[in-house]
Amino acid sequence: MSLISPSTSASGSTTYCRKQKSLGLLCSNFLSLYNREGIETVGLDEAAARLGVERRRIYDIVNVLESVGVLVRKAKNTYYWKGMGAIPKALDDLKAEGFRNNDEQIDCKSVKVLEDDEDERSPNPVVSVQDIVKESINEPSVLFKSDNRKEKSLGLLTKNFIKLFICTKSDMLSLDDAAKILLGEARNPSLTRTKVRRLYDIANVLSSMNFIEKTHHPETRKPSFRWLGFTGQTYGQTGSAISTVDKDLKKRAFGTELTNICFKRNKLVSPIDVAAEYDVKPLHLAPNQVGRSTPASTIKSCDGDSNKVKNTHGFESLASTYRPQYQNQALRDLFAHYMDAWKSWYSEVADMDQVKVI
DNA sequence: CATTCCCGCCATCTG
DNA sequence: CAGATGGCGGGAATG
Repeated sequence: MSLISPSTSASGSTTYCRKQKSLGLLCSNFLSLYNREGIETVGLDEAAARLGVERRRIYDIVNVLESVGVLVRKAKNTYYWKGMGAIPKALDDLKAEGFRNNDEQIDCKSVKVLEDDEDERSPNPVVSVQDIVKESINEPSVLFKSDNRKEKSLGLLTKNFIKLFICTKSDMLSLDDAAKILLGEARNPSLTRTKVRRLYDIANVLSSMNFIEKTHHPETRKPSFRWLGFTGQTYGQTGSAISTVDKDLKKRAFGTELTNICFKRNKLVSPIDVAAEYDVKPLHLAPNQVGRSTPASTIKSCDGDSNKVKNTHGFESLASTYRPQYQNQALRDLFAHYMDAWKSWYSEVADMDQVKVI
């Protein structure tokens, strides 16, 4: 069934292709591997072996998947598989959490959770993004506390990134803006760069799950990501077949990709071939597996096409093209709002900062 | 040249 | 202390 494009390049030998090792593809493979009935737990080592990647990579996707509720840490090396069905609630929680952070004064009187996406005009306009996101910044006591490592985790970043979309009217953001917003005051070009790198990682996996989609801002040609929301089912399995229609059967389907073959960036076949150590059980979707440095003649070539690892079943990826942009004005306003909020906030803390690195 | 983002070193955090 | 985690940013692909 489906290989991706039948390798077009005749080269046939160890052709390094970055796309084959993207986090997005890995995420798709991961999902198609575990998103099925009967799965209740996921072992990191096993996952790494079966997907043919280093452990480090598994941590990356597992962290973002956990932020969305798909996985829950069980113990060292193990996670509970909650499945796609857990996503809706996770998103709701994030949403509530985001809103809760800004109207603490109102207390638990009326937890106004703007109805779905139709929050066009809420009596209480968006406050400041910093409030919604509330990423703990360096406190004066930071000098004593071991650098709050947790605060910089991919998982938290993922949550905040998502909040930016669901707790706001904006549905389109460039990673650069997102980074600036999430960084709050620490407006350091260096930090921003690193943040952006992380956001790329996150965006890639969220894209593969169709939570977001890459496009270009209508006016500015800046590449941005648009929130698509979790419309869906189609994720199959998980028993509960939702009734809602399926305007999105055309999306959300993974799989069929084979595992990420492992070769170093520089053609050289690494001596340490992770997968080989384990008894790699070829799952149905993995036509081939790496074997101790075997120059996989089976490597699937890069998508002959333009881009996007975009999942799977080729024909369905057509949904990812451009489409008429609306609300240009609204977006502009929103950005203005962001910039203002962040600016004022910046000056607000500008006095005691200067703690961080440079 | 600019953007995207993989790779894996090595600091931290468990157990 | 060994093994598990996972920041972080250099620099290689790609656009």
